[in-house]
Amino acid sequence: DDDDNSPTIATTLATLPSNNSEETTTVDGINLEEIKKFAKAFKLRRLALGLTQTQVGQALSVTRGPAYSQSAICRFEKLDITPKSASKIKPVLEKWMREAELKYGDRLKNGPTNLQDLVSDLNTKKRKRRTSFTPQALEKLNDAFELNTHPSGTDMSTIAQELNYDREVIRVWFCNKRQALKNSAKKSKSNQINDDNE
Amino acid sequence: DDDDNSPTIATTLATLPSNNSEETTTVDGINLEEIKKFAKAFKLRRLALGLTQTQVGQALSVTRGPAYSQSAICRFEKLDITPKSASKIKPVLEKWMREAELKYGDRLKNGPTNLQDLVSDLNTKKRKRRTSFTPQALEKLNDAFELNTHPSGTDMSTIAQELNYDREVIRVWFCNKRQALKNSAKKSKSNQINDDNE
DNA sequence: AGCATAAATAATAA
DNA sequence: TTATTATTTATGCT
Repeated sequence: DDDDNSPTIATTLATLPSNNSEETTTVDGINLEEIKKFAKAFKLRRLALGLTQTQVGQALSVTRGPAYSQSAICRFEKLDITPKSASKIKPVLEKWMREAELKYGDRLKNGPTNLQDLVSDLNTKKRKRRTSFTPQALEKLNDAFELNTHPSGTDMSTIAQELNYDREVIRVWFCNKRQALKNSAKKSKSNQINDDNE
Repeated sequence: DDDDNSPTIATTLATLPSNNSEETTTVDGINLEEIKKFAKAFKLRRLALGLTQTQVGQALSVTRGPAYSQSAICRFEKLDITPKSASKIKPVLEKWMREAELKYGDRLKNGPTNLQDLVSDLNTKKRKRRTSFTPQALEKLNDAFELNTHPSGTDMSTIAQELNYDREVIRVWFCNKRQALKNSAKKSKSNQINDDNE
């Protein structure tokens, strides 16, 4: 029922004069300032509980109706979302926040460290141990990277099998490798500065 | 005087009975509970200000003494650090936190969104201090290490003076050298990657 | 004590 | 929403 081509809240608020102190900024009867304030409180509470956007998104389905994706939570926090969407999600998050406070409120004093058990129902995942690639494997990976920086899924499976590593590990290696390449490219640009002798 | 092979704070606290409610857990006169509490407060404040570990690490050099690496901040927050190291870093972070509160306290209400400008002055990159030993110095150091891996304070002062390096630098060199020795000793064991269950 | 980079998380593209 | 990139955190090594 809503095609909703309206601008995002962040955009709308950014175009306002900055001395728009307490005038309620409303769109379609939705108070943008209030949503902004809530979004900040929400994010702080999430962080205080030591939860990720993904975890909260999944947790929503437990306390209430729909689960939301990590992207949805991200966009809400950034207000990169239309007023209509925001006012639809907000009550869901509010409900979650109230329940989270009741449930874990006393634990907030102890902080997120030992909260893993509290969210174990949401996410039991432990951080994977850092992989050490053998020099031989690295050489092959680099060779493959030079041929193709974006191997297909099949390619990666082949490489993974060949080198006897997990496919996911190989995928991440290529991601990080592309990042590194991009960074070093950026860096060489800033090296043109120091051709003076020292 | 401290080669410091002590366990990390996190490890120490983890081995305690959980009903160790308010008994002060001290090691070498260092109150671990207090550090834990501070580490949490610090992290929350950092997040509330919307700063990364890297940014805070660099900011330290502005408000006070040494800059710390992102790794150092990370390890402090996780308490993946020995009590001695922690009690050395803590006052630096405390000072930063106090100043950050005074400086940006009123902005905390508005959240991290527009804080980039606030930290721009902090982001001026600080050079990394790194000692490089001359080959001659290294040779003498290695000779001394072979004679005695744990020279006394007086010995180290002598060596420092003789080689014209700071005493602290020499002390650290011996620490690192012992670590290297230890690591290379137990290295051969950890080279299999994929025989464990996953 | 910190670099290099793997892994995890947040942000953006599709 | 899912897929992917960009950014940040965590960790093996030294």
